[in-house]
Amino acid sequence: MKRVTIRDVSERAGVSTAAVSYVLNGREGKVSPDTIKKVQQAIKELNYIPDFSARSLANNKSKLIGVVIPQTEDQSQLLLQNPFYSEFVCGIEAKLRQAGYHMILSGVDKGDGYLDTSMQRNLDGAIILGIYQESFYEELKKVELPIVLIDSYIHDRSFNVIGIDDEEGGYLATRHLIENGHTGIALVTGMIRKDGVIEKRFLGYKRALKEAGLFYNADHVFESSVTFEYGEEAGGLIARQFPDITAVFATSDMVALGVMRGLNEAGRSVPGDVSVIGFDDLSIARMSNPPLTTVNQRIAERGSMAAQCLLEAIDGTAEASPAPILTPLSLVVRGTVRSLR
Amino acid sequence: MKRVTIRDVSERAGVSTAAVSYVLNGREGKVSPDTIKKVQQAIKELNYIPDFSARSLANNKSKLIGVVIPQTEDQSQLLLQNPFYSEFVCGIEAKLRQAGYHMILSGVDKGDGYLDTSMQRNLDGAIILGIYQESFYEELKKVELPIVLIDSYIHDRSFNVIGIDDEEGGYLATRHLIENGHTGIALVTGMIRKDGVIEKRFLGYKRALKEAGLFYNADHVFESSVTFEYGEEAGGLIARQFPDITAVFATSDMVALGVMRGLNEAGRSVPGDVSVIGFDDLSIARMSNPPLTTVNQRIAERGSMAAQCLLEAIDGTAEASPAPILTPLSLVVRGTVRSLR
DNA sequence: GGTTGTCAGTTAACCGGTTAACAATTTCAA
DNA sequence: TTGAAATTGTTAACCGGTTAACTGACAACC
Repeated sequence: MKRVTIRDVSERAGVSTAAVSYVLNGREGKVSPDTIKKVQQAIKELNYIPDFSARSLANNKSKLIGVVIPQTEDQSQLLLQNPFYSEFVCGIEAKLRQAGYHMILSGVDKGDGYLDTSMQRNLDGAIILGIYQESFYEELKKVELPIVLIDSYIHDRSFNVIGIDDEEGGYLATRHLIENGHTGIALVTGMIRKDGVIEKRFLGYKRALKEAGLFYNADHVFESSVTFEYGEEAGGLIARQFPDITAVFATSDMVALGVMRGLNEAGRSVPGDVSVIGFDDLSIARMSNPPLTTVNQRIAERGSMAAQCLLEAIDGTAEASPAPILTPLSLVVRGTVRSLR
Repeated sequence: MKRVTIRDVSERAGVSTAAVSYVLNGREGKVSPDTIKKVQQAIKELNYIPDFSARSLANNKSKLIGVVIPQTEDQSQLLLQNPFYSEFVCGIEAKLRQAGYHMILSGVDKGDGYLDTSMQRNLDGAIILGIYQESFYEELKKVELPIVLIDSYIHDRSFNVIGIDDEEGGYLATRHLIENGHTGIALVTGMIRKDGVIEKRFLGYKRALKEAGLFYNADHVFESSVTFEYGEEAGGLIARQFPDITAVFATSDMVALGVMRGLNEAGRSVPGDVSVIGFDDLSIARMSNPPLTTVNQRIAERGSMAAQCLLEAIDGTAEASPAPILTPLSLVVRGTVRSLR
């Protein structure tokens, strides 16, 4: 069946295509109430749906937002299995849809980078999540494309950033353990990058220790990748070789679950023998056994904020390069931290 | 900076835009090797990237695939937090990207349905996942759009379907419990719809019971929604009111985790007091404590197959309306089923 | 009365590709 | 030698919108 075009509508309404276009785009003062009515009538009768490709071609606005998340090592799949990313995507999509935008989800392929997609699809903007390759950002700077970063350490004000106070988060988690009487506190974490979010949590961890008069022991820091498997490994290590460790702060819930598994496998119970606190408050945190105590960072809400921020940047409502927006954190006490008092 | 167009390329290469277009689209025998070389050279030098909007407008192919997944009750967010969906999306995206397509992820809004998106964006096809509204499918039939359904019970051959043998899956899970000496076996499940996947698993459950000479007890079937919360409720109920139940088959891993929590809260241990088997083998299944025994259905792989199937339908390689493709299932034995022997 | 301004609407070029129809040249068979 | 067919390339219309520039009609002002 033939597509209904703006010309069909204009004929039916007895006006020009320009008039229809003006009605469609709500152009003030270009068209009389009478005409508006006729056009709307015709649109309804013909069940007219505008073609975004044509629109995009004509005015260079695609109503399409790129959302970039990390991929698996082998570049074959998006890391969407990881609830951290999927929950962000949920929040982002909700806000975009509400504003009449669609989302194109993708990763960054090595080599061609992201510019291809961005150019091919005429993206109106992009939200970047969890990508830490300098070169990628250098590339992005060359394009004039509104961009919002989430949790990125590129704080040179070239892009909008929606972040959290990671230092405070690390502090909060560690202090909670200390308040419960723990003194041998391990940190299990992903790679500590200069100025990265994890480094900040690490700093918060050290601040809490110091504040409590505890000695910082570098041996108690287990640094690797942010995966369940690595957490498991670290948990096993702790169980076997560090009897003085009674509590673990994992900088991500996935890792925390891994730590719990590792401890369990080595015959230690959580929180009976060792307490564990996570970070993120993913939806799986409340499903673990026992349910995981963690630091909530309202992921979906932040995703939604990022989208909002991007939309404002797109229609110029927003400041050019504001300070990073930091959303509040809160401790969620569940069942993996035992009081030693 | 001005966009590089096909005209820029044609000038640089000293040929017509048609020639460039033919090179771009690999048109056989329309262009000499010499010209191909010149054009490719020009493309490289100018760093030309074609505009998909223009392309879509001209030949009515958008290289865009719609992926539809369920939303939360209040229609505000996609159900992407649920790993079941996000793992499917991963598999789908991987295959699509590989074939040069992009994905537009969305839900079905009540009212306007999906046609708006489909028409606006000139989608080349769609993959539908976990949507059970009759009206939605009726609407889809009206559009001539290649479509692949995943796990849908609309088996009237209007659409391609990628499914699993749910009856067999239900049988597999239940038999595993029986083989381990269980006789009081509960079924905790989402809503049992006529001809739906869950009904089939239910049928498999009954078949296994019958085969083993066990009595089917309708009181042992707990039917509600597919959520952690409901599983928790059912788990509590089982612990308090059904002492003769020693094993639970939950038709989804999320529910299984909920059941475990409910049992734990009521003071029962898994698998010490009650055994639990799930379904899906989500990535979180191996992270639970103890790790969840379940039925694997290779979700990401199936997503990838669905995408493959759709791509074939799009370029006419595939059969018109083949029988549903069923992918194999397998039992994954972990730590939540105890042998009573 | 003539000039200017405002309002409502139209015309037609343009966005960046694709492709049917045609043209020029070469190849080859009769 | 002539005509047909194949090869390679170009021209220009078209996809479905947007929008700058223009037109007419009418009102307001000096």
